[in-house]
Amino acid sequence: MQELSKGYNPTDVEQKWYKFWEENDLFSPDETSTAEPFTIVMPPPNVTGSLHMGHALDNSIQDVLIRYKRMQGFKTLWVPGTDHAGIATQNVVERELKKEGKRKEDLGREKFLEKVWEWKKEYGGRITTQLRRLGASCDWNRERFTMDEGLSKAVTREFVTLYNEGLIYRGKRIINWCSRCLTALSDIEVEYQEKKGSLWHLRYPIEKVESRDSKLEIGDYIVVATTRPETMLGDTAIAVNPKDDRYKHLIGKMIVIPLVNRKIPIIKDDFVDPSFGTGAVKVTPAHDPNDYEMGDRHNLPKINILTPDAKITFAEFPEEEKRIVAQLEGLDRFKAREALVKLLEEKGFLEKVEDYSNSVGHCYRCKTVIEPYLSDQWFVKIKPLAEEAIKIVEKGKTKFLPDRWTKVYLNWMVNLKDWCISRQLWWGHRIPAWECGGMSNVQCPMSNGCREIIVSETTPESCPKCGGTNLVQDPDVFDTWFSSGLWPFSTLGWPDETKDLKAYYPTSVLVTAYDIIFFWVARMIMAGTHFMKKPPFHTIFIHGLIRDITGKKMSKSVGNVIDPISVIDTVGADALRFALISLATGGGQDIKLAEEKITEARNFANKIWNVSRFVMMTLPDATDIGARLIAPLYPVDGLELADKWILSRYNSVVKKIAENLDNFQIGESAKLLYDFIWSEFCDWYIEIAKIRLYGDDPKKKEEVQSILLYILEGILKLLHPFMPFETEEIYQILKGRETPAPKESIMLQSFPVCDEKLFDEEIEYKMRRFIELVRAIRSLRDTLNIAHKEEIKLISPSSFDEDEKKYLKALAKISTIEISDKYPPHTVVSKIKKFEFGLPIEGLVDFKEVHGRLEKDYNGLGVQVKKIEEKLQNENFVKNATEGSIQKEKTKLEEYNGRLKVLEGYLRALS
RNA sequence: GGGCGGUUAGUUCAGCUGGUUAGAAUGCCUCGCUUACACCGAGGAGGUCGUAGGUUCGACUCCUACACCGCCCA
Repeated sequence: MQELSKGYNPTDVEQKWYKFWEENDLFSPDETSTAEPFTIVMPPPNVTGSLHMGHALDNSIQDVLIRYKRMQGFKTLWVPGTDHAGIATQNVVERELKKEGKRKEDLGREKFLEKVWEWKKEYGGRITTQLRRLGASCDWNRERFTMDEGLSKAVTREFVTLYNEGLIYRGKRIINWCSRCLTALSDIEVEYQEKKGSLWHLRYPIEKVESRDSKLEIGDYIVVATTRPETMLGDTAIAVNPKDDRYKHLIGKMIVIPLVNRKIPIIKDDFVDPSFGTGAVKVTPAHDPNDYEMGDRHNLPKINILTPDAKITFAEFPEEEKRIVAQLEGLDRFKAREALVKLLEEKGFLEKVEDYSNSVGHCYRCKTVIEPYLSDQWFVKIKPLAEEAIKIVEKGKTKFLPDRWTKVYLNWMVNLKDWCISRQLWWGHRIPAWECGGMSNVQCPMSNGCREIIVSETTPESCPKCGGTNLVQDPDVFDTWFSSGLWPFSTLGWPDETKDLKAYYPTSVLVTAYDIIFFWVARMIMAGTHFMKKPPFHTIFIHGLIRDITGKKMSKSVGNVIDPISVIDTVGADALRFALISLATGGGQDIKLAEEKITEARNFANKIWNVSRFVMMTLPDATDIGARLIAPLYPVDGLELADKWILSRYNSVVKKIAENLDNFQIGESAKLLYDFIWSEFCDWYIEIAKIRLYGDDPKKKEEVQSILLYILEGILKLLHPFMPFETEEIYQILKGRETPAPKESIMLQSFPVCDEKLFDEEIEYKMRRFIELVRAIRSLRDTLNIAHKEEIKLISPSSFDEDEKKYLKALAKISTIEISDKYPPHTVVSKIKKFEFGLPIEGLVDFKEVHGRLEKDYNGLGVQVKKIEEKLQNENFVKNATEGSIQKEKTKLEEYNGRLKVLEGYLRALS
């Protein structure tokens, strides 16, 4: 067997093993297996992206689950892939073009798309390479991209099916418009931010009419409040609440829009909130979703005042109005606002300006202020789909973990509005819809057609209605999320009835952060339930977001990003994975990533390396060592105390880890492993093992070697899902292989199963007590300032068994053990559990210094004793508390009193 | 405005269905380069568990308010 280097060197190891795994095809499921499948589809990162800590966490969790299940013998599939990310990718390539001084329009659609594909080819692989660095054991043979031919076919099928089912419609609606990206966005792609702004109170003159109504006394104008004064150019009514006494008498009267001189009616509508502003609101149906609906209710005209890039346009104005406000035309919306306010003020139409903060929508990609904008778009009628998706979750067919996300999901689903799925982009899935005679949203409509809309999976040749051949395809593409909603089954081959689809759908678990529950998770549930009749996964494991140490989101502009790849470069992927996973606690809280956590994990990796190194160094140099040594493990009877203890502990850890992993408590399982390996195996068992390893009884030596090997192998397997690279490296060396046999890998070994025969509570208790004893002696030595090297005598009336005596000498530096209940003067006597022991300190200790310290402890303990005594004297306690807890208190009291006595003894011995 | 989460050692976090002298890691202090590991070992100090009430014999744990921080929805 080759010896290990002194420290663990991840960089030497990682790339080598990943290559080995991938080349031997170890990530693909065994197609001949009849085992139960376990499937995960990876949340596809954007092709434009590079790996950030969020990905690292998300994929580490998935990899732990996948590797665990694979080792348990499930037919395991983890499907990787990337998302074409419409806006994001298009933006990136446009930026590249800009460097050459070009716009995408200069190239034209075809050429531009070629450019994007080129770009994708060159950089799109970056993130998948990075996932390999992380150790992700996903099946790259099944890697998918949302713009692949198959997945594109799936989107087309989705659209056409929904259209034929009447669940998709096209219409002119108010949508969220980004004037920078020049596209519509769905409601959730708008981010609202509280912004300090102003509330302008404008005077709208009432048209002078002959009237005997005496109530016209509020003046000849009505005041309305608005946060967007420029929209007054598109006003087509003033609305008041019908119950508002202040305005009742004005309903039906006409108003004249200042500066524009357009006559508009005063209408009544329940929607108006009398407590907002003056209780009278301006209605701009073309520029506000609520006003739009009001406009429909009252048959108001909808006048658009903005160009797509948010400049004032008078295209829909009558000539005479244009002339009056001509100076505003072509101004940017915010410039126009300023100019208009100034004009209004000059002409006396501005009543007042108040400070006002309201939440303003911004584009989630470029942060530009969103404009509610009237345009032709495609929508999904969401209600029927949402209802199915609600039911599935309510019935528990798919479960959120932690459970609190169920409520968040349901609440959102119930309030869903129709989903705008068309985007005015070039990069994406082209909408399979044509219009006879030219699409109304295409710049150059040729009008010789019947305007029939044709939705079809294949390009139609002629209009089925009029036979016309002048069919123009909709230039728009789909919302990226419209395609990623299909991910759990489009990646498996849908709409074709593939073998994979049959074998692996529904998938098992989805692992993702909470920030895309609405964007993606909800949509997958809707799509899966609708098209596959089954929810896409039975469990949705939601984890938190990675933040910097102060709790801020990591972002390039703030400069607080920790790059996972550079962490991998310095400490290795295993350490990064372990750090992240240890932090992924059950509650799914956000994770504040501290550098120290990574260091801790790196140290742990080194510790594992070194125990392994130690164990291997002590083993005889033979390749069949495993078989030879592990065989004589049973029966356990002849083994020493520590052996039985570590076997019992190990097996209970095996059991707990499996339980925790099954319940997605992966942080907890990592912690269990950490504690077992470091505290129990290394700190205690190894130290005790050394007695025999360095002793001269060959039989005893072999005995302990076999156990060391058994535990080490077990640890490596338990650890493998968390730290795949290092465990593989050690495993291969342990097997004595310089060049690994193909297909032989720790990742294909079976995950340890606990052997309950080896549980031994009595032994565990005994060992626990022994450890406490050693600690007590060490601590006492330290309290008394006795040097570590100094061997001292131990006097005790307790009878220790042979194992304990042996261990005591080695671990507590005891020279001789005298069994006696008579202590010479100046012996410090202590008691722990049932053990009493004394250390003769004559000539070893500064009496005065120690006496002072101990006196303080003595007084503190006295207070505790009093508390318990009071509790036990309390009649109610004795009456109501359980037998167990009363007993507990009593033993505690007994123990404390014992320790008080012990301390008294110390003090005496020290004087 | 509605909802959710958080508030526990200097710091980052565990602590399930009420009964531990409230745990870990890191940092800090003392000691030790002992032949697996100084990315180590031994020992130690450090917390009235956000505030105020309540339920209970007993609350970090349950209930009610409140405060602060963060997030989501409107």
